[in-house]
Amino acid sequence: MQDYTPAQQRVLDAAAAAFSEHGFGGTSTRDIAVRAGRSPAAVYVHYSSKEDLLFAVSRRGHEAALRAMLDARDTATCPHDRLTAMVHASTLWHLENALLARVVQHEFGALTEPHRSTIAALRRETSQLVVDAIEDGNASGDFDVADHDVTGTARALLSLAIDLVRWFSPDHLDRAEGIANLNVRLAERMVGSRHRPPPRSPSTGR
Amino acid sequence: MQDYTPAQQRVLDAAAAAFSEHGFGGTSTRDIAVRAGRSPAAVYVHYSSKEDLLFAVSRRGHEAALRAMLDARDTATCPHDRLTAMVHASTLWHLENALLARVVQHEFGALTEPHRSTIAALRRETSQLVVDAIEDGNASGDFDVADHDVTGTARALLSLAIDLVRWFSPDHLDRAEGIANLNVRLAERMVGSRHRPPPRSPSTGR
DNA sequence: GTCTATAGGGGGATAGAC
DNA sequence: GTCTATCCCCCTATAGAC
Repeated sequence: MQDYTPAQQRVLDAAAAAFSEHGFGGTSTRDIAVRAGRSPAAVYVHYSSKEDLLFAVSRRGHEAALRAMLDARDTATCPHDRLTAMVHASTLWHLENALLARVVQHEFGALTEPHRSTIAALRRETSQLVVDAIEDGNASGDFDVADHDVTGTARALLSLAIDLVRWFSPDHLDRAEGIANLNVRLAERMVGSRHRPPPRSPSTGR
Repeated sequence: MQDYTPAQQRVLDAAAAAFSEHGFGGTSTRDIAVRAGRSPAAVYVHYSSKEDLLFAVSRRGHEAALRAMLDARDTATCPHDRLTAMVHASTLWHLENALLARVVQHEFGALTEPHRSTIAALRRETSQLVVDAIEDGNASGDFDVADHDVTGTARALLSLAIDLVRWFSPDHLDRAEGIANLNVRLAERMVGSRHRPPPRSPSTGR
């Protein structure tokens, strides 16, 4: 994590919006400059190249998503709650930051070394959080993972949140909480959770 | 579905590879021409613009993916087998055609009207197949969908296959069958399938 | 149906004044 | 730290010969 000046932040936000809308290759530095209310040259005072700007956007996004999952993990006290809190937080983060998240998840291939390796490390760290959470529950007997495939199940859980950025837009924000809750229910089933939620009355169910 | 001449097909394949690697905006028509072994001008004999070429790639991919799911659906005789066959087929298609699938799933936003609407219709058709399969099983009592949210569950099932294109490459093809099988197991859990697979001996489990 | 050549525009990035 | 102006390159697409 690192701080940005207001000017840097403004360019960063403009770049995130432009990359999200047109892709890295389809975005011109002029477009970014206009969105940021600056001249094209002003962009290069803060970032040395378009790719450097993508790296800043991508790193900031990955760090924020990771932070959200770490916070969720640390508020829970049992494997079930830990995993579901992480799924809920990750889903909500991708929905509430859909534009940034789209850049994070779809523009990795446009990064060049050494930036690519830095981002790859953040991704591994995030994945490992989910793997660890599943393994904890599996070891304690709270979970019963399909085919004993912990890494594959972790991949699938992450996909539930990540793939939302392919279509979700801020227009749909009122549906975010419902989607996050569904992902939590699905995650419980996917890991074979034996944790029983307090059942709602069947007669008033829905 | 429609046929292409060998020359059209060659340009189409070149474009799919280039779009997959660099994105639509990051791909030049010269790059496509070189990959196809043609001059830049030859591309425009077969396609009127770069966007028209993306449309052809996208339509061909969507139609192939839809066909794979339709074939899977029609080979099954009960709701459980129908859904799992579709999940297996969809997952395998996205893995075995990962480069094309990446264009299909990540470059939708670069399409312009009326192409965008044509592709959107193919996507709705594909989604509806999954929704119908889940509803069938829910109605027959074979499934017990979480929160009674059929469309949300369908979205999640599709994400399990689709999100693979974000990282999967042809280098990993030996893992495709294992991933498809895991997605099937996860799908069974996600829809609350009561169908019991023949249990393997617990003592020799895995 | 393919080529060479090129028109016409927009791209990333920099120079130098303020 | 921001601007205007601009370099130089590559872009999409077309013209016209074969």
